[in-house]
Amino acid sequence: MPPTKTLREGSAKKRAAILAAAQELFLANGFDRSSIDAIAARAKVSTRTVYDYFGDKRTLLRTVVENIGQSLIATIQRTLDETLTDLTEAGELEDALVTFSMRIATDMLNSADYAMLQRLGQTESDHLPPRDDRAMANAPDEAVGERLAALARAGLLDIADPRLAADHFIALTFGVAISRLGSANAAGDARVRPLIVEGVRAFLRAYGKER
Amino acid sequence: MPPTKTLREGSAKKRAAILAAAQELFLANGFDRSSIDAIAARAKVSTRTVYDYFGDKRTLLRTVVENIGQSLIATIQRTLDETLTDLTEAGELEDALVTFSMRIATDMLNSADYAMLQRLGQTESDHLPPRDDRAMANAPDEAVGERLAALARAGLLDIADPRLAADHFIALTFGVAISRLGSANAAGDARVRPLIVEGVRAFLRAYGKER
DNA sequence: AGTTAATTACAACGATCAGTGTAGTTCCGC
DNA sequence: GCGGAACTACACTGATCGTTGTAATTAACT
Repeated sequence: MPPTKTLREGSAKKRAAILAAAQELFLANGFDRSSIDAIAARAKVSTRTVYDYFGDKRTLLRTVVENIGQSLIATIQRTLDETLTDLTEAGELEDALVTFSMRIATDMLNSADYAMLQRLGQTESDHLPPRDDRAMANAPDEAVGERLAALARAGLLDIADPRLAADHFIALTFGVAISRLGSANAAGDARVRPLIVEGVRAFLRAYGKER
Repeated sequence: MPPTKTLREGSAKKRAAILAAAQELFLANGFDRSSIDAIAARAKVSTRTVYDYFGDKRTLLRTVVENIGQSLIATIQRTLDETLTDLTEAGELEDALVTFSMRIATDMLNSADYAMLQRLGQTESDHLPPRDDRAMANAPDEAVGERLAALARAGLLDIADPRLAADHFIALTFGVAISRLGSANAAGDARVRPLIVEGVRAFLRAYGKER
């Protein structure tokens, strides 16, 4: 590693620690109830360093949201590639979709956190992003939509509007799981899988080729 | 009206004004960012009166949440009765379900508010209710589930688990509308209806009798 | 009108917290 | 081991806010 980086390395570690601490506290207690002092303490960093790194609290929140958003979209893309490519037989479809959904629901400690943080970003702090907020929020849906469209082109699904189908898929799987179980699905809740399975089945009844 | 009521009348009016003001501010700005002073001002009442009526801020929030929850369940029950009874022909089903969903989505200024307030109740204020929180949160789903079960018994739907079917219906209609449009659907957003229609159609493909 | 209860206006307390300034301390490359 | 940058400890300001107490004011009822 280049010598210029050893410094940044330490820096990057602290950055990550602060972001992780902030994310945990924001999710657990909300934005207003999470003081910079508490975040700094949890990250084992002085309060002043948090300000030196991020400037102010809203910027910190914005960074956390962007961070987890990027992480989510990357996980989704990777998992799509690993579980929903090269499918040819319709019989494999249900298992593949279930595997995909379960991986997303658990790999991300819980993807409900993302929805939560989006809400935090919108409500708690008036309208934080000069950034492309909506754009990033829609990225996961569109990635799923593209893959569903590919499956439709392969003759495995019957889809007119891929983006809508993606929203329906997400609603039937993650949406139902989150609204029923809250963000409390600590990656190992046995109640998640049956919900996902039934959501996938309902989706296939609505969008499957065999009718 | 009895004379004993004129006093209570004024009292009840103030109560309602405070609750309305609190609801609006909580939804717009979140719990912590809504000061009692601001709520009192909006309700055109002195700060002291708010405390005399509700004791403290968390109790006020709890009351608001219970309030809007009761209102939602009542609206759902009434609307179910008005739009989804005495159906015999499968052809009427799509229109009836769309009508039901649109009524809910608009009658309640927006039912997304309810989800929002539920979240406020959970996150903002640690865990406020000694009340039956989950019970009330599930009531709407179960009411819809019972009606869907009735439609299944009438031979119009093919449903194994009514509660699950209700969750799927809600996810495909309100869930998608809320996640796409946020709480910004001010009762007249033209983008709501197409989403609802497509959600109902997907639901009927998954749970309809004709396959 | 007069008594009583409800309501207001107002001040004040104590706590929390974002954000800043600074002086000292640690760490790192040289 | 020196010099400078990163970091910490700490104190402080200014603001917001929940909550309470109280005296004055208004409204309700007889």
